[in-house]
Amino acid sequence: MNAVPRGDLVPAGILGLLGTQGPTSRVDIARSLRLSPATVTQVIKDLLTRGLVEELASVPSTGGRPARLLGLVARTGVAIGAKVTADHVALVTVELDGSVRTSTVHPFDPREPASVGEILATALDDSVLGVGVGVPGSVDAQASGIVDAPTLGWHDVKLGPALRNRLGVPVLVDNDVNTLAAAERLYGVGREHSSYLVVTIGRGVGCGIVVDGAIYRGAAGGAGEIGHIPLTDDGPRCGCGAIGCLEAHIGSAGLLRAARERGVVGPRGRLATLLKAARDGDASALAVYAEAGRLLGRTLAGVVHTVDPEVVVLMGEGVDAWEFWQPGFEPALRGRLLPARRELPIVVEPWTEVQWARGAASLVLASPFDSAGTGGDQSRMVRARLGTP
Amino acid sequence: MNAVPRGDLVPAGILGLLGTQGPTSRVDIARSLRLSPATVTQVIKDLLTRGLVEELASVPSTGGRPARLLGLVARTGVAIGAKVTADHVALVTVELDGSVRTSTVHPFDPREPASVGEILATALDDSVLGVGVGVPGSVDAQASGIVDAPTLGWHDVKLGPALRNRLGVPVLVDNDVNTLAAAERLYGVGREHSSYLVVTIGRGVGCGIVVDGAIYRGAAGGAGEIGHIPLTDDGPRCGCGAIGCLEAHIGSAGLLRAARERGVVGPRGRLATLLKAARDGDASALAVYAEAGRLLGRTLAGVVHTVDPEVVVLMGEGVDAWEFWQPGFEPALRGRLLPARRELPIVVEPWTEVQWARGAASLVLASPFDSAGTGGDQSRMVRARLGTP
DNA sequence: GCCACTAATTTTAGTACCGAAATAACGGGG
DNA sequence: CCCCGTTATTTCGGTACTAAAATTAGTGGC
Repeated sequence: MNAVPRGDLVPAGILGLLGTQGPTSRVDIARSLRLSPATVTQVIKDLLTRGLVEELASVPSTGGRPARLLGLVARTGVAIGAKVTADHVALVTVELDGSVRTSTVHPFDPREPASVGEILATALDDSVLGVGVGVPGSVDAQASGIVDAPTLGWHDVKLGPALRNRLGVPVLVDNDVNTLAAAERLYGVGREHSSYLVVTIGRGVGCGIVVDGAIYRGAAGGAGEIGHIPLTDDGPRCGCGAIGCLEAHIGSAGLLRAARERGVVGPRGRLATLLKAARDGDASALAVYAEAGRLLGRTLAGVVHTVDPEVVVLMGEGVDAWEFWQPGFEPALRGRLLPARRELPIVVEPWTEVQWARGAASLVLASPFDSAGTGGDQSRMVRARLGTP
Repeated sequence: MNAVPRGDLVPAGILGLLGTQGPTSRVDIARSLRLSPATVTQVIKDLLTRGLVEELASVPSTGGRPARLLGLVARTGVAIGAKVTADHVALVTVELDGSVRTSTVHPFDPREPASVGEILATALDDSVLGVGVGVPGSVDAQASGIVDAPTLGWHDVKLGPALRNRLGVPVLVDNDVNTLAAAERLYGVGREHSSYLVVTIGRGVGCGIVVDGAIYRGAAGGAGEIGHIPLTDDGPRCGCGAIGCLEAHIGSAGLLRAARERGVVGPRGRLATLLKAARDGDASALAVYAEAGRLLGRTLAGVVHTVDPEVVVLMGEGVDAWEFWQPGFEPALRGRLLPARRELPIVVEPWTEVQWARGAASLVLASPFDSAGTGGDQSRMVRARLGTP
C-alpha cells in the first residue's frame, strides 16, 4: 500500500489536534489523523526545530516504551466567531483549545450587510487567525460566502468577499447549523462518531449533516433544510411560501400559533408564557409541546431512514423546553424507526446563545483538519497563519 | 501542492475507464480521473509494455498536437450480476463495456439462501472477473455481504462469505437500489453529475444516494430507506410493522389496496387490472395513481431538502405507469421545493427487469474506480483479475 | 541484575504521485 | 516553406507519504 497524502495538511493537522485535544503522544496523533507513526515522527521533528511544539512529560508505561506527550508551544492565536441574526450579531473570541475568551452582542440591521464588517473590525487584532460567520440561510461555499437568507431579506449577498476585503484575514462563512456541526466535530459527538446529525429547533428547524467527519453540504449548499419537509397539505403557511412545512408547525411561530389556538396564551402572548404554563402543569400547554415533539419525532424518523447517522444531536433555543417535547418525541421517533435503528442515540445538548457564535469560530479552528478542502483557500490561509509565529 | 494518490488504483482506474467509456486520449483520461497528465503517461507506458492497452488512431487536431486514442486490448473479462427476489434470481453476464451478453431467470426459494450459489455456479467460467449481487434489504458492507432482508425472511444471512466460499471469485453484495445507483454512475447520469438520487418504485420504494461519485451507505448500510418515511399516523400498516409508511401507501400492495377501496379492481384483482383501467381512462384508477404521485412528490420534496442532489432518477417496475403518476407528482414536488431548487431535473428511466441484475454487475465493473474503498478486498481482487491476462 | 516481553519511536528504502519545463505534432498565415 | 500559436505528451526533479525493520525505554519475573 502506498501513501494517502492530503496536501500540506499534516503539519497543520497536528497543530490543530494539539490545539483542540491538548497534549497527545505521537502514536495517538498517528491514530487520530490516520497517518503512519513514521510520518508523525518526521513532521514532529520539523515542528520541534521550528519551535512550534514541545515535548512534555511521558505517560506511565503500559508495558512498553512510555509515550512522550507533545504540546503546543504557548501561542496567542484566537479565532473570531460571529452569528448573524435578524436583529443582532453575537461575537465571540475563542482560544485554540476551544474555550471562549470574550463574548459580546451588537445590534444589527440586516438591510446593511456591510455593517457586519464594522462589528467584526472592533474585535480584530494581530492574534486573530481568522473569522467564522454563521448565517441563517444557505451559502454557496465556506470559502466564497455568498448568502441567500430569506429571513434576513438577503439574496445573493456577497458577505464573504466583503468581509475579506474589509478585514484582511481569512473569513469562512457557512449556514449557522453547519457551524454547530463543526463545533460538534471538534468538541462534541464528533470525537467519538464520524457520522451524525445536528438538529436545531428554535425559530426555524435546521439540520447539519456530518458524514465521515466532513460537513455534507449537498450539490448547492442546501442540504439539511429539514425545516421545509412537508408534513401536511393544509395547515399553517411557512415563510418559504409552501404550506404545512415542519418549521411552520414546530418553529417558534408555529408553536405560538398552536398555543393561541388552544387559548394557552393570548393573541399577543409570547413563547415564554407558553413555557411558563407548561411548567405550571397546564394541560393545553403540555399538549402543544407534546404535539410538536410528535411531529419532530415522526419527521426525524424519516430523515434517519434517509441518512442513517450514528447519532443525533439536538440543540437550539427550543431545547430549553425539551422536557415537554420529549413525551411526544420519543414514541413518535422510536415507534417509526426500523428495528435495526431503534436504539439510535439522541443527545440533547444544553443551549446558550453563545454556542452559535462559538460554532462559527469552529469553522476557523477546524481548518487544520480540512482535508476535504471545504474551506478552500481561506482554510489554507488559516493554516499559513498557524504555521508561522 | 503535492500528489493525491489513491492506492494501487490508477492503473485499474484507467483500465476501467477504457472498458466502460471506450477509447480515450491521455489528456481525457487525466481529466476524467483527476490525475496529472504526467502520471497518465507513466502508467500508460507500463500498461503498453504489459500489453493490456494499445494505441489507436489519432483524433484530428483541434489546433494543437492531435490526441492519441488508447484502447483496451481485446479481453474476455465479464462480470456476473444477480438480483435476488422472493421467488426468483435474475442473472446476467455483462461485458466490460456494460453490454449485456446473456440473461436468465431461475426460480428460487429464499428459505435456501445457499442455492443462490448453485444458480451462480452455472454461469461461472474463467472469464468471470467477479460477481455482483443485489438483494432487497440492507447489507453491512459490499465486501462483507451480511444481509438483513425482511421481505426474504433473512436476518443476518452471511450471503457474501457463502458465495465466496462456493464460487472462488470476488463477490460484492449490496442493496438492490444501490446496485442501480452504481450502474447509473457508470452509464447514466453519473457521467455528468456527481451527486444524485436513484429512486425506485415498485413492490417497495427505495433510494440510492450518490455523493461526490460515491454510493452513500450511512453508518450501518441503511441509508436511503425512504420507503419507511412516515406519512400518516393512521392508514395502512407497513411490512416493517409501523403504520403509514410511504411504501405502505404507494408500494404495489398499497396501490392495490387503494384500487380495491375505490372499486377499480375486485378483491382478488391485480395491478395489471388497475393499469389497464387507467389506460382506458377510468377516473378512479387515474385518481389512485395521481394520489400515489402526489404522496411520492411530497415525500421526495422532503428528501431533496435533506440531501440536496443535483438530479433525481426514477426507476423500478412502477415507472411503467409513470404517465399516470406524473399529474399528481409534478405539482406536489415542485410546489414544495424551495425556490432555489424548483428546477431540479427529474429523469424517468424506462424499465426492464434486467436492469436490476445489470446494476449488480456494475458493482464489479465499478471496482476499478472504487477509490473510496467501498468494495474493500473484493474490489482489490477484481482489479487483480483485470490486471493479469 | 539479567532476561523476556511490550509498546513507542526512529531509521531505511522505497513508491506514487505532482508541477514545471521541455518536446512533439499538428493547422494556419505570411 | 517557415514561423506561430495551440494542444498533447514526455521528461525531470522533487515531495509526501508508506511499510517494515531496527532501536529505545520502559515493565515484571526470577
